[in-house]
Amino acid sequence: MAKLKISRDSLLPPMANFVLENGLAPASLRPLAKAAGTSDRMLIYHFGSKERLIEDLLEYIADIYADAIDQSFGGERVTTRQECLERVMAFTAKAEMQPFMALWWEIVAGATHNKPGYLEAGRSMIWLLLNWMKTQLPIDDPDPEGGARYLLTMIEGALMLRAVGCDEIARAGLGNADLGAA
Amino acid sequence: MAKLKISRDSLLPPMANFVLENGLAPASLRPLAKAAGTSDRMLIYHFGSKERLIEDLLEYIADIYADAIDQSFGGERVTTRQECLERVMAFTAKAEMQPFMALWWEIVAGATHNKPGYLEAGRSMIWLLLNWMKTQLPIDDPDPEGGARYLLTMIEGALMLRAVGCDEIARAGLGNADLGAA
DNA sequence: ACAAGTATGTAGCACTTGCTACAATATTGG
DNA sequence: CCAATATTGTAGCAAGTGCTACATACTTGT
Repeated sequence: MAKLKISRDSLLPPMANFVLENGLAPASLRPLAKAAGTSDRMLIYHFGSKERLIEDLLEYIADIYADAIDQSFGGERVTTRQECLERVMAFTAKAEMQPFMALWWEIVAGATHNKPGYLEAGRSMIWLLLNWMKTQLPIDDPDPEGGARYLLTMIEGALMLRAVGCDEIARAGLGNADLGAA
Repeated sequence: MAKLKISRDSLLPPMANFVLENGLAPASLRPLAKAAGTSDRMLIYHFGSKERLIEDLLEYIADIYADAIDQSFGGERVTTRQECLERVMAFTAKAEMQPFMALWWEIVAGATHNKPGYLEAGRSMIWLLLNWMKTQLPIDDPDPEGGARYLLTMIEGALMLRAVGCDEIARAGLGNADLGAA
């Protein structure tokens, strides 16, 4: 029964869990410490400041996000961009992805207010999704790079509209898209 | 020199100003009161609670947003959807619109966390923009309703990508769009 | 004029925030 | 073993949070 050594690495997982469940707004030191089974005192000791803690935490969460994407690989290749769009929309709508979606808008808001670490975390998540999407496009797609960027733009727009209760607009919007090289 | 009667209507403008300049995060009672030249005590007196104050404030800001859109009417009609998209992108990139853009992501984040008033404010702003965009489409557009929704979806996606420092993806995405009926 | 509301100032409460001082223990290298 | 270092607990601070109690005014309708 070796006592687990407490370190950044052992503290990050439960804190990431807390943030994915409750968002960043209530993620102050004492609730985070409670979730990790320590005290605010120790969080400062291990991370130096809340600011650096959050930076590390966002980075760690981006890694979790990467794993979640990796695990949803596989399944046979798709034959049209339309089909690909539907698959990605379905992926982002999965129940296990909802905590990330909820967190996502806080990250975007934080990035526009120049909170340290937010922009980096947001950007890395976008690039992950973009690269993953390229692997989802039809094999014979004439322009996977451009196609993926186009689809990603549409998808993010649709997700935002969904977030403010305008799903209908997004649905009509997606339906009206001529998806370039089909 | 009649003393101006202090009321909700006279308090909202300076508070809206404060929120557009500083965002919603630092908009606690005392800073808001200071911006409006009163005390937190009076804000509670006039609005009942901070929750209701923010609801009213978001509604009021949505009205300001509507005015800003109205004022940018005019200019001759455009002849292609592509041109329309560029015009709307230019509109949302205007300096005077940036406070709204910064505030926007806080509203979206708040909406996903069910903060009262946020979803309503966000939705009304989206519909305003959508309706305005319909007036910007080419007169001979075969499907202004669907076209506007499609363009709006693209635009919101591009704005989000821009917010997390992925402008390049958005530009490529917009460039790859086949804009339906041109 | 007088009672009844309306409006406002001053103080404060109970709580949370990030963070620190101080002391105690655990671990480890010589 | 013993000294240095790493880790942790307890307590607290100064500031900020939404909100309230209480005492004033200032304006009304009668």
